[in-house]
Amino acid sequence: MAKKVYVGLSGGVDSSVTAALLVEQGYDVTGVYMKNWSKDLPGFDCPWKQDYQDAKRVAVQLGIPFKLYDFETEYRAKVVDYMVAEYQAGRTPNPDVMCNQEVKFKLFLDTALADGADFIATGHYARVGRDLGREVGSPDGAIARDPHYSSRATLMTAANAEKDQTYFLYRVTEEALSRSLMPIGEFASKAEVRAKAAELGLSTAAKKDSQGICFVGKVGIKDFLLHELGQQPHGRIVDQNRATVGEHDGAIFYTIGQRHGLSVGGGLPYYVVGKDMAKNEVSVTTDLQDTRLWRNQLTITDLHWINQAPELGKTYQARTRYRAPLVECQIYLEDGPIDTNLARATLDLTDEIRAITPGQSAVLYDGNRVVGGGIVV
RNA sequence: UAGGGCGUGGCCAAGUGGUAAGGCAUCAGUUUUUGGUACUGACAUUCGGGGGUUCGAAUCCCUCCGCCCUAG
Repeated sequence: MAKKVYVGLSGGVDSSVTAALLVEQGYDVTGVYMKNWSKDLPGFDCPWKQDYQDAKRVAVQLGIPFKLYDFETEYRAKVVDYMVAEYQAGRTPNPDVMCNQEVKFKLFLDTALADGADFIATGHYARVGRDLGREVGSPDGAIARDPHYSSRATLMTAANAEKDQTYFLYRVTEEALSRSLMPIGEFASKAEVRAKAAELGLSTAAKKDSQGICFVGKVGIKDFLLHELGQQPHGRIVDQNRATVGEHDGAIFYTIGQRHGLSVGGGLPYYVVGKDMAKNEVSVTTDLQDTRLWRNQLTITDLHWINQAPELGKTYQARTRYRAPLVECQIYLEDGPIDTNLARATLDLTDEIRAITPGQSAVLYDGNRVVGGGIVV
């Protein structure tokens, strides 16, 4: 009997092709639309109904069952509230990391398993490796014997390095990975994904790529925060010589490395290098070599390792922002055992990298394998 | 008030007789499942106001206005 897979159908091409591929491979596939957000905001109509229709249409085309999981309450609590609280604290959170950790690979996974699924699948550009244990995920079920978390799964980068999304997935657990399929990770390019969709006649073949979070992008994070938190106290913008060069409309709206949005002109561009939430001050610089903009060491907390903690002193590659280049690094303990979530760790980088930002994640790679990472302090 | 300097788009800033460089900001796109970065495009019929000289001025002259520095 074929293994049951619940595919998260977002209404986009990637998840559509994911479902199609699994059908081709002989799985017993069910499509699920996760309703995480449906609220309209000023000047923006949430596209969830359209996405839902697109997802359903694909399910019909593929001849698979289709379900709706309503996670709005949990998404609000785990992702949106977290995001807003982080911004209020002066940090720059990454909601998509939290969405994957809490919603897609926890809530969705658990709900699907409870529904009778053997696996879940998503349209992520990433790969799940099964090389550390018994193989799971073959359609006939012959290899995966233990129905629950039997295998040692690893998170591997996508074949298409340009589109790789493992940066958003490093907080997923090994158990969740062992129950996950990400066939899109094998594609060498987005064009091939679209070509496959077109070949199968999927209605989403030419649909434009969407944002990770529906209200960010169309509305913009600043407007969203204004909507959530209201107007913020204005404060000074101070340059590298401590001279006041302008006024900001709320320090929480700015992030390290940011250039636009300051409305301060004259000479060279200004980049944000720091925020003092107590003074409500935003520090900027026109000096691209400013030492506050470049660092070769950082501290991370809220550590999460997918399979096992990294080896101290070993050279890994690190990424501190999505799509940022990888930098070689070594990891050291700051205090406590490295494999606990309470510990902090220090990363020594071989090269200085720009705009290391509290709240963002530092993800460690060992070649193509994602080791894990933490939140920048 | 004398002596000197200055006033070019939101901000810097070229241009001193030949018909308004450039940068920043801003706006619009592109790239991007966060934020940001980067890239592309748009952006002064006009040079503090008024008058004059000239075929022609932001550039020369006169005058008014506003700044800055030095003079007790």
